[in-house]
Amino acid sequence: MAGRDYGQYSGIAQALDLVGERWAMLIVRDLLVGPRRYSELAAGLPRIPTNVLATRLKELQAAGIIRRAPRSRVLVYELTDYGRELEPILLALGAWGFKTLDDPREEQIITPDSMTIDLRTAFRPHVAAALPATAYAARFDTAELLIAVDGPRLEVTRGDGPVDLAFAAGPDFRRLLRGEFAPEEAVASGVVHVLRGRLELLERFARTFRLAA
Amino acid sequence: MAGRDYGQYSGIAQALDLVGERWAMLIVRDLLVGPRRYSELAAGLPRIPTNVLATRLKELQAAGIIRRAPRSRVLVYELTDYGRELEPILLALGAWGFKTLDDPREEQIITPDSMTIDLRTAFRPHVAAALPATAYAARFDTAELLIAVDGPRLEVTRGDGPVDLAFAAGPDFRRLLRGEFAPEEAVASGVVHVLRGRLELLERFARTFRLAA
DNA sequence: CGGGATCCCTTAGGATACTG
DNA sequence: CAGTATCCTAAGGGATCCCG
Repeated sequence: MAGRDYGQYSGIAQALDLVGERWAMLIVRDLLVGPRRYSELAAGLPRIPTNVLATRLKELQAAGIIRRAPRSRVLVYELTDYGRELEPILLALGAWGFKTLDDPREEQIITPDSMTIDLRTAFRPHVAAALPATAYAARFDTAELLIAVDGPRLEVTRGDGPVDLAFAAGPDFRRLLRGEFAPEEAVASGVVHVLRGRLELLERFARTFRLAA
Repeated sequence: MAGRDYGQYSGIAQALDLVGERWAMLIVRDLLVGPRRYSELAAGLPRIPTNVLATRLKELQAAGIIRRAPRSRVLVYELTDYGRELEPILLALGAWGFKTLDDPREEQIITPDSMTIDLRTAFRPHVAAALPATAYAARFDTAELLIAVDGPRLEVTRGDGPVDLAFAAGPDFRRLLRGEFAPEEAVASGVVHVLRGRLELLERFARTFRLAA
């Protein structure tokens, strides 16, 4: 099933033989957020053909990176320990890629899972540790997330709950994460709409989450 | 030229749009060792079709990851600063892949550049810093390398020079890097042949370079 | 309805030959 | 030496269908 390989006895070539095929790392990315059903993965990766998704899931299982969750009533895929070891690597890769993210093009989407990982990438635990615990409700494009920061711990969920600050970010939220403009400026320019809560908390958010340019 | 992309506004998807196509990361891997000419890249990646190599080189240039070296008499490709930022990521990916490297199959080759990167991955600078400077000449498969360790610094070249220990490693050298067997055992089992120098230095090598299993 | 399998078409990738 | 050009195969993309 795997078929073609690079034919090199090297750590990187081996890694690429395992997760280098098209879509594979994005499947791992979404599974880093949590176990997912087949249809959830398909929904989070709208452009993946169903046969490719099925093929990748088989390959990733054969490679010991994911498994069908045992003793779960519904069929969900989850990362194995070996697969979860990719987390720091994928976060670093995301930080690297984020640097050259241009303005979103028309067809580019933001999914809850992809945004969750981007927030994990941007999270600065040492900064957050010195700040009061804060809960945010944020909407990026169509992705609505509940972001709970408690000391150096971050939890991003799709659930609902009481928050200190609720805001909706336009496509330029990226510049906020890069620290390119101050919260007041972000609101004034219409990049961010504060729905509930005090504006000062937006500055706390911008200090907690930061990605270099 | 790039054509298809993932259509997601996410750091990881962007990274994969830039270096996720087949062979791209292996080109970057070899360029991490040093600037390379077209024919050198082709030689280090024997299975890459020449048209694919040409295409990737153009895409990587367009993405700002590599460039044709300016003010160089011969035409060589080299990494840009942005491209070099991939080094820690690729080393981590290589360490991850190395864990599941099985015995080498017949068709799997080891190139000088790939082995150089694997050695960088395995290098433990803090361990080496406490050991005397040592130069090794090592042959892995057909790749002959000069490995100079001086305190926390590592230099791997294809050149020649005076060494403290010269050895040739069979396909099972991987187990040596994993610390799976002691140097004496490695020699006794025929996995490693010491050509020149004292056997004890092989233990120093095994302590300096280590990859988990 | 979730979890795929099947079909068809397009295009990237593999192999080889050839050229400025 | 540094690539194009060509041809062929197989993987990916897209829609639909099927089965438990």
